[in-house]
Formats: sequence, structure tokens, C-alpha cells
Amino acid sequence: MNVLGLDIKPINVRGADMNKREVILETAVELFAEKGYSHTSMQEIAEGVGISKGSLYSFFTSKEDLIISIYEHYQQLVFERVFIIGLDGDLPPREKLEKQFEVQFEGILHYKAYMKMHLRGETGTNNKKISAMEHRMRGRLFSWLQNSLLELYGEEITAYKWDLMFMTQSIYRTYMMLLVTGQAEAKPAAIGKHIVRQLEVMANDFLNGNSQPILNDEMMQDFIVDMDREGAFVSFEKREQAWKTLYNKLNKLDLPQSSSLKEIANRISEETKKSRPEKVVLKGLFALLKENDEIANESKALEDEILSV
Amino acid sequence: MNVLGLDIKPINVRGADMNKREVILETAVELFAEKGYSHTSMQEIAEGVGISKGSLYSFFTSKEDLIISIYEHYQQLVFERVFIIGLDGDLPPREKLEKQFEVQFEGILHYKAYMKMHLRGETGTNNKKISAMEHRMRGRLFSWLQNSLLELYGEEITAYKWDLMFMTQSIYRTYMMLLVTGQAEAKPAAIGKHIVRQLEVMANDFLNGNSQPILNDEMMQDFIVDMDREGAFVSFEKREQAWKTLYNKLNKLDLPQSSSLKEIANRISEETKKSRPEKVVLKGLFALLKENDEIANESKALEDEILSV
DNA sequence: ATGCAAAATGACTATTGAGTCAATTATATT
DNA sequence: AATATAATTGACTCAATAGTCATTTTGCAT
Repeated sequence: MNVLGLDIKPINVRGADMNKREVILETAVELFAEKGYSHTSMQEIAEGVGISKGSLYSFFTSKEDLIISIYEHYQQLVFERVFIIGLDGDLPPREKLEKQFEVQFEGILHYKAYMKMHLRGETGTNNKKISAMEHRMRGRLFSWLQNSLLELYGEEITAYKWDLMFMTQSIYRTYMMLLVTGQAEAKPAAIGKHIVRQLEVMANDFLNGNSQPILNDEMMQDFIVDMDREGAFVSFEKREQAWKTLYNKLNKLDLPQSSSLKEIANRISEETKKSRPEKVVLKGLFALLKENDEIANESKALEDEILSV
Repeated sequence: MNVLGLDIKPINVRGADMNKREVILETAVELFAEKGYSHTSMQEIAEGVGISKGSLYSFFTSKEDLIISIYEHYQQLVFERVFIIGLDGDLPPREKLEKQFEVQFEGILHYKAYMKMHLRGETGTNNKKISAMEHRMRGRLFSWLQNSLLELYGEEITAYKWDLMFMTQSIYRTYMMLLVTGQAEAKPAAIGKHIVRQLEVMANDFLNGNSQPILNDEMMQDFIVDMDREGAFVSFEKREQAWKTLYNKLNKLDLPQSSSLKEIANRISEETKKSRPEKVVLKGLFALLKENDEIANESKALEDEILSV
């Protein structure tokens, strides 16, 4: 029995495998970030991990499979937290958006190598699966920005949304790049506020009629299709659906312990953010959640999603 | 005798060679843009041009030499015109900057494939010479932006210049990308004005104290070094030095024909912008300039620079 | 027409690196 | 301890491609 009153069970048998899989992902991401995708050989990655090439191929069926797994792994980690903040109905739109940018920049500090790799963009291009993945990522980002814009300014922003989305995204990307390359050091919260402020200033200039938009729906047809196809922000993964269900329930019930339950949920989100989340901690936190019968089912569902990775 | 009263001399003997060299550059740039640097083989380039691989290697000693030549060739073409507008002392700073962006976007439409290649960034990375070249290009761009900011707002902008430069550059890059990929169609003049307007809005927000900068000199030490080392905007190529000398002389003399002479100079600049400038036209225009004894020397110097390419 | 030099060719070499698989080693089970 | 099963290895194949060079073709002068 530990302090939380839980029996700590040994991590399941496949634990070792999962770890090695992650070690490979992390090693590969660092090498890709440093030398680029095509200039990093599978041999080098194997050596970096300390295993043989043959073993490497027992975890990932090809180099392409490896890079796609990297994207899937990290993208989930980075974006999930933004999504969760989006679920919080108590936060006013502007603070919410600031917080979401803040969280992204925190993520960047955690996953520097991944971001560096991503910014390089030089993944074995003209590859179908990879560019599909990149499409999907961009779709999510834009879907999120669009949501935020509408929440902030309502329908009247529609005519300017494309210009604002592209400009905001490019500013975001620039500061991300500066952080990742270590050129700039700054508090995530400060950058988050800064970006939202720029967006605000530009949006107001549009709304006051002092600026004319360049982009319009017709030009952006491709993007619209992408955003729709991905179902994008509303619900794009079972795991995030599970988060959403839990939050909805929490908000609806409005229990007296509600705020402490949210705190636990946030701590869970924090833990999953780590590159090596501790299973015991997660299990403990979920046990706490499940003590409340009203949300036990939802908690269980989320736990299954998270621990099954 | 043609309409300009000039004998048209046959294009010099190396003309054929020069053409083929340029055909190779253009073919290569298209293939690099389409499939990426490392996924395009020298064989494919040779086939694209309709020559053998051996011949290709008589023009460029290596693949690296080829990509560097591409950068040198196009960068000169794109940036030179921005520089020349910078020389025009009559234009107020804001209009000048708008015009410079406009000209860049015009250039982008001319050299789409090059820009696409450049945006991909996936040139044989960790290569010394290439990254040196990219450094130089970035240095020039930032040096130009810095100049423009100081002209527009004076010294009081200094504290915010880094944030403004990075944000402006990123917005510029975004619209460039949209143009290059054909997502957006827009008049270069409109985009130029648009970008300057965003810069203005953001700058005013800083100057009014409503926004705080994120970046400072200390963080940007590397950039400062780069910008200084390149001598950057002030004078970075013999050719541009020659332009500058000519313009200075023109402005100083203030001849009655001054404006028609400037028109001729601008027409020369237009012609050099083309992917296949006509030598005859250039020679004719220079002949017109040289009719004025006062600027004959400067014109001759510039002509030598331009025609020697 | 003849001979010569320059230009062009493409078969060839050498290297790199993705992916395979038979053989070996480690681990678990009885 | 013996056996079975799973995990790991690295030498090997095979394809791609940068760069070379002996041979052929072309263009030009006499």
C-alpha cells in the first residue's frame, strides 16, 4: 500500500518493449532533427539506440513507418493539451487562446528535437502517407485557429479569417523556431500573450475597415476540404473524445468536489505530456477519479485509452 | 541600323554556352522544386535538358556546385531590384517599402520554381557552402528590413525592431508561399501594401506601449554578427555598387533629362529581371544612357557588370 | 575532302543505404 | 537440465546514383 492507498502492480509485460520503442522514437527524432531525415541512416539510428539494424526493423517495418510513428507520437502529446484547454468552458475566449499558445510553447520546450525535425520539414517528401499526415496536422491547427477566431470575434470576422489565420500561424511558427533553435529564451506565457495581442491588433484593423483581406474562401478551397475531411478540432481521436466526455460530465454535474477533480484531471494531462509518463502515477490519479461513482465510467474509458498506448 | 540607331552585333561567341548553362539552371530548379534536391538525380536533370550526364558535369563540377549556382543566379535577380528601389531618394519611406515588397512578389511570380525550391529548404543540408549562402541571404533580408524600420520610425523603434523584423519576415514568407504554391492569386501591389500595413499596425501597438517585445539584442547576437559580416544591404555586390554609383550621380547632377534617364535605368532593371534578358535591348538602353557624357563612365561600369554575367 | 580540336556521350566504378534472413543468443517453461 | 519460444544479430542483397573517362561525334579550318 502506498500513500494513495493503492497496490502498485508491476508494469505489464510489454512494458519493456514499449520503452524500447520509445527510446527508438526519441533517438531517431534527435538524429532527424540534427542531420535531416534522408541523411540519417537506419544503421545510425540502430547504433544510437544500441541495438542492431535487424532489431530496429522488428519495431518499425520501414524508415517511413518510423517517421510516421514519430509524428503520431509527438503530435498527440503536443496537441492533446491544447484540445483539453479548449474544453474548459469557464475560461473567457481570449485567456483560453493565450493559455493554449502558452501550452504549445511549453510543449516545444519538452519536445525540442521533434519540433526541430518538424520545422526542417525535410521528411522524405513526395511520400503519400507522410504528406497526408502533414495535411492532417495543418488541418487541425487551422481548425483550432478558426474556432478561436469565431469565439473571439463572432461571425463578423469571417471575411478576414484566412488572412488572420495564416498570419497568426506564421508568427507562431517564427517564435517556435526561435525557441527551438535556442536563439530566444522567453516564458511560454509571455509569448502566448504576445501572439494573441498581435492577432487582436490585426483583427481590429480589419474590423475597423483600415485593412483589406488578401485571401478568400474561393482561394482556400483546398484548405477547407482538408479541415472538413479531418473532422479536425471537434473530435479527432478516440482519446480526445474520452477527455471531452469526462469534462462534459464534470461540468454538467457541478459536484462540490468538482474543482479538485479538475485538478486531478489536469495532473493526468500533465503526466501524459511527459516523454516518459509514469504508469503508476497515472493509475493512482485515475483511482482517485474513479472514487466518484458519477464519473467512474468516463474515467475508466479515458484510462483505458491512455494506458493502452 | 535599328530604331535606336544602333548596329546590332551578333551575341558573343560564348552566348550559346551561357544559354545552355541557364537552361540547365532552369531545368534543375524546376526538378528540385518538384521532387526535392536529394530525390532529383543528375541523370534526370541531364535528361530534362536533353544532354548527357557527362556534358552536365562539364558545366557544373558537382551537384553541390549546381545548387549553389542556382542560388547565386536567382538571388541576384530577385534582390537586386529591391536594392535599386532602395536607392530612389524621392520616394517616401512607406511607399518605398510597399514598392519593395511589391517588386519581391513580382519576382516570385517570375521565379516560382526557384522560390518553391527555396521554401522547401531541403537542399543538401548540413553542407557548409550552402548554409553559408542561406546565412548570407537571411542577413540581407534582415538588414533591409532593419533599414526600412529605422527610416519609417526612427531610433525609437530600436527596442522593438527584432520582434517586428521577425514577424514581418514571417508574414512575407507566408504570402510568398501561398503565391508560389498557387493557392492564392493576388496583385503584388496589394500584397505589398498589406504587409506594410500589418507592420505599421504592430509597430504602432509597440510604440503606444500596448505590446511588449519578446526579443532583444542579446538574444539576437548571432543575427547581428551575420548581418554585419555580410556588409548586407549597404553594398554587397560589385553589380549593385555600380547601380548605386549611377543613381548617386544621377541624383547629384539633377539634369533636365534626369527623369527620362531614370526611366531608362528602370527599364534596364526590368530587363535584367527577366529570366532571359535580351542583350540587344540592354545594349541599346545603355547606349542611350551613354549619350550623356556626365554619366557615361558610370553607365559603362554598370554595363560591364551586367553584360559580363 | 582531310585533319584536328573541342564537345558530347554513356558505359563503368564506387559508394551508400534500405531492407532481408539464416544463424545465434536470451528467456521462459516444464 | 532440457527444450521451446522469442528476441537479436549482422552479413548479405539489391537498387539508386554521384562522379569518371575512354571513345565517338561534331564543327571548323585548310
